[in-house]
Amino acid sequence: MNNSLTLKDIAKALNLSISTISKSLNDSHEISIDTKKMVLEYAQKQHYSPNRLAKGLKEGKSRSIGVVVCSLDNNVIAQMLDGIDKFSTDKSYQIIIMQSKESPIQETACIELLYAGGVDGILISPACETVDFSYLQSLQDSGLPVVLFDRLSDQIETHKVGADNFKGAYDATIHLIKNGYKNIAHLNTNTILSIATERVNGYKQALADSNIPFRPELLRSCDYSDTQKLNADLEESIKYYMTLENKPDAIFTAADQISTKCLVLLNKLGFSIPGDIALIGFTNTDLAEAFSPSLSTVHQPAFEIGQLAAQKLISLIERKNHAPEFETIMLETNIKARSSSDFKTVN
Amino acid sequence: MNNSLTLKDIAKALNLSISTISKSLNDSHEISIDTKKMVLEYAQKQHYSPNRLAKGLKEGKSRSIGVVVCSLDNNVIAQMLDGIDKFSTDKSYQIIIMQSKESPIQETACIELLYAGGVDGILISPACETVDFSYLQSLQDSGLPVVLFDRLSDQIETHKVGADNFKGAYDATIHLIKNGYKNIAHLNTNTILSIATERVNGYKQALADSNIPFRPELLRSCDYSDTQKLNADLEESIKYYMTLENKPDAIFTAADQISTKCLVLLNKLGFSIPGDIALIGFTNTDLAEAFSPSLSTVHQPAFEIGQLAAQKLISLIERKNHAPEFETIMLETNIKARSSSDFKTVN
DNA sequence: CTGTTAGCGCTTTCAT
DNA sequence: ATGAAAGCGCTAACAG
Repeated sequence: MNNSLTLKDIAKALNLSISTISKSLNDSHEISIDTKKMVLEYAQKQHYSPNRLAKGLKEGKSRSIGVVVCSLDNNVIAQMLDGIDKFSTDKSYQIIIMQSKESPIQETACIELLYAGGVDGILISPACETVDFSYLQSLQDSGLPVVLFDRLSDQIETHKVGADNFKGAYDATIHLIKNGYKNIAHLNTNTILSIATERVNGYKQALADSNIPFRPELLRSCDYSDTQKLNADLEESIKYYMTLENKPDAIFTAADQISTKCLVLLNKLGFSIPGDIALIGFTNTDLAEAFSPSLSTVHQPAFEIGQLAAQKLISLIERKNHAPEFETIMLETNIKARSSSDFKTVN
Repeated sequence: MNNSLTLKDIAKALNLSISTISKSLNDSHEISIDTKKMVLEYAQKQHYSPNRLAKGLKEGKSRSIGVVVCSLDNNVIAQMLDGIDKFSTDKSYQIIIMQSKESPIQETACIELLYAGGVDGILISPACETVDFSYLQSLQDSGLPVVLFDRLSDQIETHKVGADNFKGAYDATIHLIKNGYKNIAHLNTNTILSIATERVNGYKQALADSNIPFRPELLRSCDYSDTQKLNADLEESIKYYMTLENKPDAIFTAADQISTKCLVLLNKLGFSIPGDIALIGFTNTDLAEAFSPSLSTVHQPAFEIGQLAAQKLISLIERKNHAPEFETIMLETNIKARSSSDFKTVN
């Protein structure tokens, strides 16, 4: 620790008691204006700042919140963290970020560490393979506020903030259909989290509403927990698609990594986009327009999701509402149509 | 705060004194094996975890380190944070990340907050316009370890860890020259930080070593503190370059945002890359290969920089070396040649 | 080997 | 209006 000046020091310097100093700095009514002024001035001049640990210990809270994400090195996540940071900082909460690296085990370790570290609440976007929320639930039951963001789950009851994945997937699929594509493949992740099923459902619904039969062989999922496996699964899937007798004319990808990697792979394998196959996918990178070809995307309001999640958590911590009625908030996504899904040219 | 079970609780339950419990849990030699075992077992069963705040208060340290960066939403930074996180977590330090958003004022606010929050040390990559390091220096003088990473400065004496920007720039320029380009423009940022001048110097040296005269009009800088301004400056610079009678046949860009935006802009303005003009730039995004055309880059060992910076800071905190001899470590960059700087075709 | 005690910096009764 | 004292959970010097 670094900090030097304490209440005691000020008290000594001003020939007052510690409690008088404390009360003055907290603007208590039982201190005379003159004394307050004097103390405040001295404190400012000496750059006094209260010891956070002592205050936290005394008050039983740390004014810090723990954030658990799969990875820092990820566009969408970074933008969400930005939002979380903005709101938390405004409310004078510090955020402590930890990474699960898509490992449920490491995720639990993060949560334990944060809990032991005395955070006032936890904000979490679970690893894609997390299935067991009982530990988190038990923490919540014992009084620790928890809010899910980005990747939601039905396995725990609390505030949840994410994108409207069903609608995003629906819109993306409809976009492809409107642009003349009828054989639409869908590449998703191998997670049980609702984020994946919602996107699949949006995709299916769009097909149904357009009277296009759903072809199970066009729906595939890739192992998202490991880059190696993801690359392998992706390549296998694309090759599989392109060797079908009735092969797809478009792919809708449901995850950041998959979308961008898919474009790279299609290029590498020599397929022309959108000539041989069109592409649209979830991802938030603003580099999508620099791609070859520029990539059509489903864009999530990531910053807003982060902000809102932080707001929900802090309201829970400060118990603005005494009987918390949990809500699930889903923010609208946004289709950014670019060249990779241009109108189908008849051939 | 959340945590419930305390030493007192355990002491009561086991009919021992608080200090016996404390010593047992700290594996003190002055406690009998039996007692230790009993205490440990009980503690584990009850999921005891020490109160971090109390411990920190008592020991005068928080086992947390503050990290100040310009932004979370940035490839290179995210990778560095990843490295910092890895090392810190391994050493049981928590990291508290704050963003300056390229504002020196906000940066100072972050530092103050971290200091007041009782971090054991600060890791900082300064905002590009930061010129005054006196506050940071005063904190360091008063005993708070500080380590600079990524963007270094001569204005403060401490450990510094970054990329070898001179060499990176030199290599990039030589790469262009070897591929047949002779009129090489250089786009940099408007910062005083050494990161910019080193890159300029590397560029100039490469020209000199290749007997190519340096043309001042080909060296320009853009305001990096604001996206609007950056875009404007960038567009102006490119247009300026392309209207010169003796216009450049290649551009070397010295910053992440500039490199990718430059590619987008050149495409938008209708210039062919590398036909009309070649391009190579600093950036770490692995999406560079998906660009149109794939972008040649100078890649920084960002993860390693983060790790090493964290290591240096923690060694300072734990005073492994009593008389700290400050060092500046510069890690090698890596040229990734792609299509945007392919061999010049004679025309 | 175990227990008592003081104190880290702060807030908060409860006196004065 | 000000101050004394207790206590948040923990460690460590000192007693026993």
